[in-house]
Amino acid sequence: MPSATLPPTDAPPPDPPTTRERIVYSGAELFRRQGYAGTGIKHIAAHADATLGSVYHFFPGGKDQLADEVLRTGGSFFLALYEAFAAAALDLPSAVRDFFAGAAETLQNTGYADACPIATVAGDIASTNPLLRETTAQVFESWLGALAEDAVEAGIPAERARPLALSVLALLEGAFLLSRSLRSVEPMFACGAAAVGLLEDAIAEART
Amino acid sequence: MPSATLPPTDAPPPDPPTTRERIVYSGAELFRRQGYAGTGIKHIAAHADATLGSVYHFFPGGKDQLADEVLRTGGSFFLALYEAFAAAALDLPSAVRDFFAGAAETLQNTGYADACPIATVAGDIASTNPLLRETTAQVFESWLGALAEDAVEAGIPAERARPLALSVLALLEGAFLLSRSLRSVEPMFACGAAAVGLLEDAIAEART
DNA sequence: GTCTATAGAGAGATAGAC
DNA sequence: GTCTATCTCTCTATAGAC
Repeated sequence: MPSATLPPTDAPPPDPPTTRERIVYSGAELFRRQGYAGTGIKHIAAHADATLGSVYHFFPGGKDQLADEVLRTGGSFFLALYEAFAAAALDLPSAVRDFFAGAAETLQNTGYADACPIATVAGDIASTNPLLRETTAQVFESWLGALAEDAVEAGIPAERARPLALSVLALLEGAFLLSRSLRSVEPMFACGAAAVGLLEDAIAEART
Repeated sequence: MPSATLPPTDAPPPDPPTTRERIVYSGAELFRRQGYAGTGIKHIAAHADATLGSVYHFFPGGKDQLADEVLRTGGSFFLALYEAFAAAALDLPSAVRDFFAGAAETLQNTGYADACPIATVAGDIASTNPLLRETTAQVFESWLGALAEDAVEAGIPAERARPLALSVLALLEGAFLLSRSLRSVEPMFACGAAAVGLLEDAIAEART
């Protein structure tokens, strides 16, 4: 009898990740847990099953160049994750509620390690590394733009959409920090409910 | 004519800060800007005009012991700052609005360096240093307790006070992070307004 | 493209004179 | 209580063989 445990598909077998991809992935994992200063390039190389020479082969600009790519990659991934939640939900408040619930689940499943992919680094380098600070700012702005756009589509006036997006994102980032520190999902659920409330109030007010 | 620029008082002249105090103060300044891993003990000693030997004389437990005291001192200072705002304001929403406005002013005056005294370290070490993580949790809980207590005094039901305090604190921490990254006080003002709105809604609802 | 070896600087921490 | 010297380790980054 055949030993296949998966049904056959027409899709070709996926390529294993390249060395470069493994380095970026390991960098994302370690940077977001330990921050920029707290993560050594040697650790990233070892975690990615690569040598130090390979890291500098793909990232001749060194740690800064690697961190820059890690931040942009993580930013795009998180944005796509939000958009998937938004596409699956009935409306914006539901999407945000589901996103906070998903964040809480991930926190618990990873021992409160996997939080925002850029927040820890952003706090770490905000006052010391202008280049990476600018990168984190661009990532945050991309998220804020998506949130504000969906808010406008939900009927919220444009001038209200921006501060609303800032508040929802701040609630998420603050909840990540508090949940990691307290090792509890209570802040994530409380802040998720508050974010949903802010959105529902704004939508209700826009309808009057 | 007398050269005094200050009116005479009965208070004795204040003692200059001790070496120990200078070390703690410098540690607070550098840790909150650069995080735990990003700040060297030698840098702290130099910033405090002290020698490395003095640092280890007062803190034989090394960097962890120093960081622990810095976090607790900063936590107490921030709590006292909030309580001063609360005492001076007419009600809780006004106190929170003033506190966010003061945070925005401090950010601007320090080139977006002086934000929350423990958030940067808290994110840095949450997944790597259980002892210091517990310290940051205790500090956050002390703030949450003060906020929730004032919420109950404002007439908010006890079971609503805790998630409300979590949301207000998360808005503050998220706003610190976003303002530092974007180098703009816009997030701080938007989140301050949102926090005030949450409090006013909860108070209004409690009155019905 | 992968690997080893190493340079050069800086980290945390300790010892001991004064 | 202050200071200097130093130990050991790790960091980022580079050089060069394969």
